[in-house]
Amino acid sequence: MPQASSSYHHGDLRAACLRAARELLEEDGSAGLSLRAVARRAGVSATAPYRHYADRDALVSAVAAEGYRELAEHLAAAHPDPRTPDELASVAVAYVRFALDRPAMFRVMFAEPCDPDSEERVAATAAISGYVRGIVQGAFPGVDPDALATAVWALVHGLAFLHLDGKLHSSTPEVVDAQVRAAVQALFSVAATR
Amino acid sequence: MPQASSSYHHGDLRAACLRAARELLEEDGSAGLSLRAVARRAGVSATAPYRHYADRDALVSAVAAEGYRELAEHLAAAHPDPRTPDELASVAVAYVRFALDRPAMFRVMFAEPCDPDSEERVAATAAISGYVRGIVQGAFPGVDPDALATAVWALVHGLAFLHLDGKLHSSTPEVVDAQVRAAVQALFSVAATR
DNA sequence: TGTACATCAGTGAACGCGCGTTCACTGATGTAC
DNA sequence: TGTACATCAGTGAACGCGCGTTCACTGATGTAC
Repeated sequence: MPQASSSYHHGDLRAACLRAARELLEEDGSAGLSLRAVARRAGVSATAPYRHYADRDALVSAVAAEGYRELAEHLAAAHPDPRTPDELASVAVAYVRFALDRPAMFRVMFAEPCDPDSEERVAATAAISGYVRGIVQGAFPGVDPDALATAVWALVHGLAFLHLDGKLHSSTPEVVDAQVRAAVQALFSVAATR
Repeated sequence: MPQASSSYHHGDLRAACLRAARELLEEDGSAGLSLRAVARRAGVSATAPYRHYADRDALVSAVAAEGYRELAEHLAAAHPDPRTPDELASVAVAYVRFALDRPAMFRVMFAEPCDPDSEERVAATAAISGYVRGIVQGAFPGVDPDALATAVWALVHGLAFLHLDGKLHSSTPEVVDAQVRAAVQALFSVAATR
């Protein structure tokens, strides 16, 4: 069993790189992700990560995939099985919160140029959008789920990025939450009356 | 009257830098903006732009401001005085089109770290959001214009970025347009019934 | 009208930076006999 | 149980790159007399 011996052999550098990357992203909300910085933070030479990642893109994709999984968890945690517009709005709030709490991570997930072929990444994105569609579908069986799901996703995504980029005066988290809630409920209530 | 003499004195390097920057952004949709590249494209030494811009940020801000003005024009051109949900949806479609037609420019406008103190930039952003609010207000006098305007902006902004970042299968422009139209009309029709 | 000179808008060499990536290497690990 | 050796995961020097920015400079322009 590989035990992180004090020197040379690391134990699990692959995981350590991911952890280091996340720490860096958390510490500097506007940081870009550099392989060298990750290696430095992991306490390892600049080239060591190449044992575990083919190149920078591979690392970035792995980080982003982790972010997607975490986002999915957060959404599920906000409400396990949302049915009412109010419950759905809670999930939306969780989405925006997630973004505002981890700006750099969120940017890696979405703004980083994405080779459309990283299977891990594609799967993670599909999981999110499928999840949203599932929710919408469960709550509003009569409505075209794709259209509604896209609209909801876009709405919260737009709010997240407008706040992230300082285009909305974001004052307090509570105000932001209320804003998200109101917008989503407007969208949903029209669907409900169809 | 300064006439661009063939050498040395340029004539209007300030404007030429802006033009060069825009050309570069148009040519490479995923390009970042570098002062050196701009100078190169303008046919001038790497340091010449410093005569006209304090630093890189100043250039970027100027480019972004130009982008905002252009966006405003596009929105106004989509419909001079939108009243019905359908007319409003046309403006929304114009927003998303603008983004998809100039991905790099749109990214400079929104994703580039924005010193919140560039007066030019702040003014340009305020103009956009004020414009949207004005539209919404004119069409739906009874509804809280700030809330609705924010929701509409977020919706189209989210659609724009999700498409830009390849998170939605964007197929044809027509499909995208229809998507935007449907989403916005849903949002608006709920406001209209209030 | 012609010359002296201040000003202005460029040049180009140079700086230090951090980056991604390669390469030949070396130290630690674990397996075969 | 002990030794020989292959394999594996690190190291560190080096590459070439483009960047933002500084500096002392020089050529062109335009104004004062």
